[in-house]
Amino acid sequence: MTDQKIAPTRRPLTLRDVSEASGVSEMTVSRVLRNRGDVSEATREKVLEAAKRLGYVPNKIAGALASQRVNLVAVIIPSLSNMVFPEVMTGISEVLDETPLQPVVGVTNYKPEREEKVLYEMLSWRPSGVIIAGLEHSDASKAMLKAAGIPVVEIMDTDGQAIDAAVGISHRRAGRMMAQAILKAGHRRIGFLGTKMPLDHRARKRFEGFTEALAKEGVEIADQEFYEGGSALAKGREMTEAMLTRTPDIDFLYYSNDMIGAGGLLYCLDQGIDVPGQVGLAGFNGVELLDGLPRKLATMDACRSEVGRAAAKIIAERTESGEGGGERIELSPKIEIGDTLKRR
Amino acid sequence: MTDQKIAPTRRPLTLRDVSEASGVSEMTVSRVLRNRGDVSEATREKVLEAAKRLGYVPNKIAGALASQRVNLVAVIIPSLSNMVFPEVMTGISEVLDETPLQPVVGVTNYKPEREEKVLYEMLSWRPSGVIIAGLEHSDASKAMLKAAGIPVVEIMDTDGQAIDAAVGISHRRAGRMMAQAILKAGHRRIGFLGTKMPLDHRARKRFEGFTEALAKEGVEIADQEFYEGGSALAKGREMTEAMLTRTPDIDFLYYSNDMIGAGGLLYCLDQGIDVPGQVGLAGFNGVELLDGLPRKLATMDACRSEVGRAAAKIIAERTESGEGGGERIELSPKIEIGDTLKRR
DNA sequence: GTGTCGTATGTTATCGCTAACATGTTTTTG
DNA sequence: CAAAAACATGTTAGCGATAACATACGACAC
Repeated sequence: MTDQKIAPTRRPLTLRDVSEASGVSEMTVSRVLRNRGDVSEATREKVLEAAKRLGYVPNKIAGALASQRVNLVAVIIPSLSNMVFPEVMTGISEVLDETPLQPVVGVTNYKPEREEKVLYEMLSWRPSGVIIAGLEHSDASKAMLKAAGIPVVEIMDTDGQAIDAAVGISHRRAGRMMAQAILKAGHRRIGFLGTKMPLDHRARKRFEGFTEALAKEGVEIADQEFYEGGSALAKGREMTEAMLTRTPDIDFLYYSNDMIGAGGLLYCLDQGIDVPGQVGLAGFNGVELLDGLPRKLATMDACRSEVGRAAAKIIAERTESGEGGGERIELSPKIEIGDTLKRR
Repeated sequence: MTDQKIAPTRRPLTLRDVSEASGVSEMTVSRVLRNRGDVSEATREKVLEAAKRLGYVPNKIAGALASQRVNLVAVIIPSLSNMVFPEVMTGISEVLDETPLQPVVGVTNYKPEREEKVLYEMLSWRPSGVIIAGLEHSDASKAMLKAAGIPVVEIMDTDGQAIDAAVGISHRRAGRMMAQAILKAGHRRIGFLGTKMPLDHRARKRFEGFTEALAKEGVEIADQEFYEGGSALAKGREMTEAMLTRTPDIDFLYYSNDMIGAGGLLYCLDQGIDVPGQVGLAGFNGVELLDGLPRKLATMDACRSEVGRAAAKIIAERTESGEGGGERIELSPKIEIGDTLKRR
């Protein structure tokens, strides 16, 4: 009975509550809370005190509607679980933390129809920009992105036509580079191991670049193996075993990602196979994990955090200045020889 | 000149545009787009056609403000990069996909002040519920959560006082269980290896439970080692080497997570150490990665995707019915003996 | 002392949508 | 065939904030 004024209704607080509690207009409260315009030090303190005491949290929904500004950046990626996108996210956050913008993540699981749905949901919140993985999207998705009238950055891939801006590496080129390095090291009987996902366009492009560069030297893939689901490390072991059994004269294994490559490496070491003397190995991505392996797997860095940073920077600058468009940044994947690819 | 009607201004579309294009009121368009109330089949089609043709995407900001409903669930987690939270996320998505609710992720990097900021940001969008990792929060964060008047589920930990609902395991108990299993296997010279993060309360509680259960049998930690930053796998190797050099009579290594445990395991195998004969090993988490290791590391499953599912279910049910509160679900971590802990 | 300026505050009109109610139109029913 | 019920649509009034434009007030110049 004594504290009936302290915890009245469970109605959410509004600017009006703070304004009444501090004896100024709603507008002045709004100004204080946003650090905008001229407010005297005295009222500023009065208002902040009241807001804190009441535990007021502004309603961004109303704010966004009134100001026609939403400080969110939609980030649409296929997966969180493969180590690559978390790192991109880190790069994005790093840059956006310096701005009023905030990333909001949507995950598509490599499914175009999910991408479409996630995109629709996110655009319906009218974000300030979109960062989306890949260049392949459904027509509907592309139409939405074009119609949104906000900066769009497609990341991780530059082999194709971008809607607006693009930041990434050429996976075809990455595949070619790796093929050249492998050929140069003297290998000719080369096997490929990858995922079964036909919708992972970047893996596909790497494979295409790879086979193309081999073909140029008259070499063909000696064997190939694909997996889906399960622990990538374990799958790498299994596939490697299967391939080495089926095609014993193989002298190089190219994996479409580092995780299965690591599994393959562990298998070979277990079996006492001389790496890279008898069989050479290479993966793709440059994940941190590889540092702890008994032998360092050859790989190629996809510049993930750099991609994230560059994409975020484009959105941030464009949001601030309103100028720009169509930026295109192609980063160079760096090959890391490691211990599983012969030098020269 | 000919297509001036097709691409007029770059002004974002509103309900009014669709309403004019289809010759009905805005309200009717709204009803069609939300599948609400009675609309004749004829007008429904007319409206959908117009909306599609124009490429209209509803403005959820306005919708949310008007309806006082926001179908977002704030998910606040410390990190994306350690394999554990992506799996929780998967569980959450699985359940929310069946509902109109949508998860929105915020990352705190284990920093209370960041948690506070992220929470404030998210609450300012007035979500339907909050799923937040851990039971330890700043006073301000707790106050915000209480004042929000929405379902709050604290996940991953049940050792402490929850604000509202809680789903997780007892890390103290997990630590105790592992200690008991290790003692039972006959080990007495036990080393602990973990992260330096004082703010990872769950790791801390596991350690406390662990030492407590050892103490009960008169055993003390023989040596300990902590790391921060870098590749967990590599750090696991380094720390293991350091500890085995410094305290050669150690016969068991307990790692605070599977990744450093895996590093330790690889190191021991490299060195030709008999595992678990000479030295036993155990980690924590039950990450998928372990399946591919040469020997399966003993670990304890934290029921991550189950936690995500249960938490999401609580939010979903409470949002729908408006009833409930204070749910508490303590899951039982299961010990996985693997190949690095002697049986019996 | 009056006019002008600058600072601090208040007022009014949206923002794009939806709840709630009002209105028209058709169908049903006794 | 009138009245009630069922359906289909429209109208009005906010939701909680902010932009843009007042207005009040003291300081200062001349």
